[in-house]
Amino acid sequence: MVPKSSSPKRSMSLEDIAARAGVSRSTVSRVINNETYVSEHTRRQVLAVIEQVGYAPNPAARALATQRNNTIGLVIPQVPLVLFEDPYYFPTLLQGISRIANAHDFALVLSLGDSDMDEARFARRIIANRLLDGAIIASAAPDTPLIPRLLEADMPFVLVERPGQESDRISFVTIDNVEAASHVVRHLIALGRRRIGLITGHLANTDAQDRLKGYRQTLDEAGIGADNNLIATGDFSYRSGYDGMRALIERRVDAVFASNDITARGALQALHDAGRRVPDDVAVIGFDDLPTATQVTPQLTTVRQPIEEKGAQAASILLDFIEHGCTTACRVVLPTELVVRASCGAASAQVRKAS
Amino acid sequence: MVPKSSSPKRSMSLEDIAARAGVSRSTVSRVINNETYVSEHTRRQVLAVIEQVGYAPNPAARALATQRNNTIGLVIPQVPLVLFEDPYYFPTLLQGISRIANAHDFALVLSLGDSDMDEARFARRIIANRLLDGAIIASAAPDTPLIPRLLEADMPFVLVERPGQESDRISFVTIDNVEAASHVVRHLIALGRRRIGLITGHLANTDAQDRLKGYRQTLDEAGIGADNNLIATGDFSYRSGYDGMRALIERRVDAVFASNDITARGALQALHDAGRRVPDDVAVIGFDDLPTATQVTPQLTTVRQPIEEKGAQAASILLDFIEHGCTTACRVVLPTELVVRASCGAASAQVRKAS
DNA sequence: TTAATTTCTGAGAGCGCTCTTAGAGCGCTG
DNA sequence: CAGCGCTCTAAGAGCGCTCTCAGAAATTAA
Repeated sequence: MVPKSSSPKRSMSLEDIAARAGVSRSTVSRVINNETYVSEHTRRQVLAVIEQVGYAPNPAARALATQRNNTIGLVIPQVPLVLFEDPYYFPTLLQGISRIANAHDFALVLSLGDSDMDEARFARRIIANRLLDGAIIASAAPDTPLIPRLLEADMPFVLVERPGQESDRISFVTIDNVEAASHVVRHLIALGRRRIGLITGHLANTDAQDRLKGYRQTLDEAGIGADNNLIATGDFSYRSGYDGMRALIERRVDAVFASNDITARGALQALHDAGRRVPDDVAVIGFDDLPTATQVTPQLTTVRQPIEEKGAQAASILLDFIEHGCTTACRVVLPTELVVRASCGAASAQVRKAS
Repeated sequence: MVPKSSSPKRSMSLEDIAARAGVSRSTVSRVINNETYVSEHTRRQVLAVIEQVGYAPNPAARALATQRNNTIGLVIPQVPLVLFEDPYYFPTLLQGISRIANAHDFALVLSLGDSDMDEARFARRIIANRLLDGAIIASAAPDTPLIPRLLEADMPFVLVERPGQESDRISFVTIDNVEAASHVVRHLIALGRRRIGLITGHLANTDAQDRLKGYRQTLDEAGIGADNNLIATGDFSYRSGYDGMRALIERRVDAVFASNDITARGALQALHDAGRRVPDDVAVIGFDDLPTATQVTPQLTTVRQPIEEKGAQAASILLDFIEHGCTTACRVVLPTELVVRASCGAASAQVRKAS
């Protein structure tokens, strides 16, 4: 694009509108901010001028006067984790956040951690640069310096996963990963599986930790007992699913719970390459219900989590804090759903039991 | 989080720093903006105070005074297209943009088109709200009202795909989709394939149009001739790959070029379900070189495009426009690379020829 | 030594808004 | 008809910066 450099097009100010409408700056301001005590006649007149010249208030001036930018940030200290291991997660979350931000006329700024920048500097930058009225934090390591700093700076924020340390000053929206994982395991047990393996997610992540916890608890409670040999440490990646599954095949598992769908895809591939049948030899269940879950053979049984809703809720809470001040931390736990497809063998379960 | 509502922590201003350093506001400003004509002694002193109190200038005040926000936007009028059909594309692009924006101390604002909002309103909003110094446009329909409006408003912008209408006022960075597609087809021809099908991308997208064009041209030039019966219209989705491939199987293709890797995955599945062997019966080539390309069987031959680089270049150009003004539109065409793996049958080509 | 130049610093206006304050106009009440 | 409250409007200060301008101090030139 090539703006004509000659363009002296200085955009309209409140003053200009006021002059054209024959009123004062204050009155125009009142109209724009939809305040009371403006006569209907004046209001119409001013609105007509605004409409006609296509005026919109200067956000910088407004921010300076109000000490608010009408801006929230999505802050991702560790980019690779959330951006790439679960490719649909991020765009979906973003869409939820964006929807709410748009509705409130807030701009959404994206702050991605940079490999050139340590997290402390990153945090300092986010806060010192008072561009953001609040932040949604995704994929923060439990010990990230960001959170204490945000607290210290009194900057409103909401996490989209369970925080590492409990605190009544940290708001978050999450799902019940423990229960969801438990559901998966109970489902597999009900289908007659006994040697149930787990491929964990990145254990710096509380979601991954909780899924592990739910898995353990449930096996213990069922009297089967969690067996560390059946737990392969992964990191939410395809590769870790593949490698983890290869290890678990050696351990003769008859089922595996993969901590996300990407990992599950890796596991499926490993099983395929090893000549194992799914679900007959090994049942597989994933997590997330990505579009790809239905694009593999057999189709993947998985846990659906409301990601868009997660983003939307986080944004709503944050905006509420910003607009109304907040008195108490807010925790939201969204429901999940086990989506039963072919890979867990629910369809062929009767057959198994009979044999 | 719960900010203590009691906190009257009014953050530092230039004036405060000036007072503490025993100099004037102007001098502090000069130090911060790294201007000349400040004595080394004063500079040190001021910097010490700034460091000590952790001061950072208020971006709103600065924006008001300079008429610049130090902010660029990534604008995506049609979210689903770029966000979901190619899950890795968007995060990768974003990372490239973010890297450059960070380096220049520009904030990155994300403007996603909203289903509740028609594109004209969306465009008006972007421009009227002068929050952005410039924009990177992704996944804009060729006839989007956004572009004429940006031109009209003299707002710097860069597209990350070839614009619909050529204009010497539109800057963009792209890849040579025509040539890349041509390369794919030539490769298949060289491998002895003759009935080469195409599953197109979303044809509202210029990338998709250009890949179609390259496909057509090359077949014509090779004397084989493009056959409309071998062209299935798709939309970059897995589904359209699956359905397109089913149609093309009927047409007895011996190779297929899928307009992206997602589509290619759908095609592979359709071939698998139909009992066709890849590459023996049908060779498959995709586009993008997503991580998933190596996660399918057989591994996918595909065209690699430098997506991160695309984002980085677009951001660099845009920032150059913003910081130095721009005199002439800038077009960048980045190179692509054909990544040969198993799905095109290059390995087994000798065998084919012999038989 | 004085004039001219260069280096450094501070004062002050202004960016475009919001918000407080004060005052004008109006219909009521007593 | 004085007094009150209500609705409406304008004036003006101030948000925290930048930038121009002018003047002081230091340096060089004449």
